[in-house]
Amino acid sequence: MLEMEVIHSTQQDMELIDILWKQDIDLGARREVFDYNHRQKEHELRRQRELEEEKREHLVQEQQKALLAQLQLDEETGEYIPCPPPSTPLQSAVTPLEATQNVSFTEQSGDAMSFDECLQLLAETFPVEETENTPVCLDTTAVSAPMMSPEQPVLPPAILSPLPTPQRITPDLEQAWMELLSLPELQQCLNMQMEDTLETTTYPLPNSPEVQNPNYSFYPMTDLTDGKTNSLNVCPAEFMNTFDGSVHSMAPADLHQIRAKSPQANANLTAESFCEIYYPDVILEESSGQHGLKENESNAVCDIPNKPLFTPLDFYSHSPGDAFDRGKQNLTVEMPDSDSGISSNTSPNACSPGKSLYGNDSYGYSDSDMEEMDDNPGSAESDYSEMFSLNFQPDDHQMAISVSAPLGQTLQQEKNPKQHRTDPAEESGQNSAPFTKDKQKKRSEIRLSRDEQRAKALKIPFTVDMIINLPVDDFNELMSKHELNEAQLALVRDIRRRGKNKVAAQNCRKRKMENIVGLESNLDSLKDEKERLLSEKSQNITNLKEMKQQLNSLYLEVFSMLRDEKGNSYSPSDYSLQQSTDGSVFLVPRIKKTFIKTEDNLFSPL
DNA sequence: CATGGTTGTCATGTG
DNA sequence: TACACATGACAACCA
Repeated sequence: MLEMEVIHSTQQDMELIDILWKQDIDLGARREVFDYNHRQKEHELRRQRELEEEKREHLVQEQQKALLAQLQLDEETGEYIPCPPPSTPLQSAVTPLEATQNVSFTEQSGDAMSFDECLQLLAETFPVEETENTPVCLDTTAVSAPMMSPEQPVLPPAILSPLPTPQRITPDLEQAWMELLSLPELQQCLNMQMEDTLETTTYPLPNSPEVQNPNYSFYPMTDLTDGKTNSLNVCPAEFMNTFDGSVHSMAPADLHQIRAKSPQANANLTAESFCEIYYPDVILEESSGQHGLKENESNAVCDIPNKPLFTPLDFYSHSPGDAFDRGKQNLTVEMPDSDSGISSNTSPNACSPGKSLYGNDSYGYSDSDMEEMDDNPGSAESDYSEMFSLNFQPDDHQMAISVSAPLGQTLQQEKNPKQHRTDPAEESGQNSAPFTKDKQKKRSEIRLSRDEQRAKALKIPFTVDMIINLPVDDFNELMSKHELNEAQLALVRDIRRRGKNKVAAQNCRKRKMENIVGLESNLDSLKDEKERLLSEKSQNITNLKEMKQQLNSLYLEVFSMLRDEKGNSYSPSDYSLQQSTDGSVFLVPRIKKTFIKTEDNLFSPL
């Protein structure tokens, strides 16, 4: 159903929606919003056409009354407030409240009029004044047209154009405008027309003219030529009218009363409330940042049509610069960082930042104490950096923070060490792919900085490198030159021991790795040797087998060449060839062989 | 959250 | 015996 209505919407309306949407898309508004409003508007338009003539007559009557009305000076505020027409006060005070945005969105009573229809009505009712003064409804050609008297014919709707030309409005016309705008039909119409865009933008609506400022720009969103004049004419409440039905439908007098009675309420109803809806996260920041603008209500919204104050881009771009937000960011960023930890309570000198507790002779905790501190949630980096930030950099500002704000103290004290600790190398190590050497270097640097911080804490007059890398004689000489207390000596010894042991462990692991690599290399070589020997063995077996075959062939060949006295060949199964020790070869019968052997055994003296 | 790699540190052994 | 070094073991950290 609604989709069909959208389809049947006129091309003009679609173009208007497109324009408005394009204007508001920068503010994060999505097209669906407008589509919905557009549907509502179309629905409203159809129903309004039915009652168009009635409303036109009614509007003419109201405007005639408005013309007769005189402006009244408010003695309290010194502002010109319109005298409420006899028949309109209740209407302007109650009916607009009823014609809230919700009503216009959901119910869309058929009393509302279309935007163009209202403009046409205005042109018909006040041909001359509108021609001269209405900056929005008439284009430049209409404005530059010759002055027309109220009796002149109705301005053709074709002349109506959204192009603005801000001009001043006479008090009479202003009163007439207010009366006209107080009409619920026109308000509904205008709201309906403008809500599509003003919901997400801060374009003002003209239904609450600023009495003290007779300049009106009823459709400043189209006022691209004179933003300042336009901006000065719009109060924040008018912006609220664009999305808050309870306010936007108020009569100007009512708005004025509200503004005079409760500026705070007015402020709450203005851009701040507007932003609370669309930018709830940044409303506080923005309200603080833009608060100065609200001193002048007109200025508070003056720039909105041309330069929206609450674009998301502005929010995010301004957020880093805002002190409050920056602090908030620090809160959110630093708090979860357990690495830096909050160790102000455990820090021995957190309460005595003026003088170091690690004096040359006063403080005597050993290295084990240091290690216990390392085990604390607050790492040694943070602890010692905290000491240094207080001992060696007694910044007044920091002191003030530490005294006034406990949380700020810890944060400040944590932030500095962390910033100090995160050197570029470490950051790069975290960002880039961590190679082993990089990580090693990183951790080594961390450890080194920890010992350095300890040394600084005890005010040891040597560098850690000296303590660790000096030869024994030089180190002893150096220690003898400086009179150090027990804590310092213990720390120096521990630093040296740890440094040496660290290097030794690194060398040990390096050797271990080298041994592993060497063993792996040996294993590979042994495997190769094994393969080679196996191959040689197989080759030897092959050769042996071949030689045996050759020998057997030769044996048979020799045997086949032997003949007895009768010329018969000897059978290999009956005879065999044997070689004596002197090299001579004998043919020996196999059976005789054993026999001969037995004979040899029997008769041979050997 | 579990897991494996890396590193620092300690305790102990060795020369 | 003191010292330096080596090494196994443990814990912390990190990906």
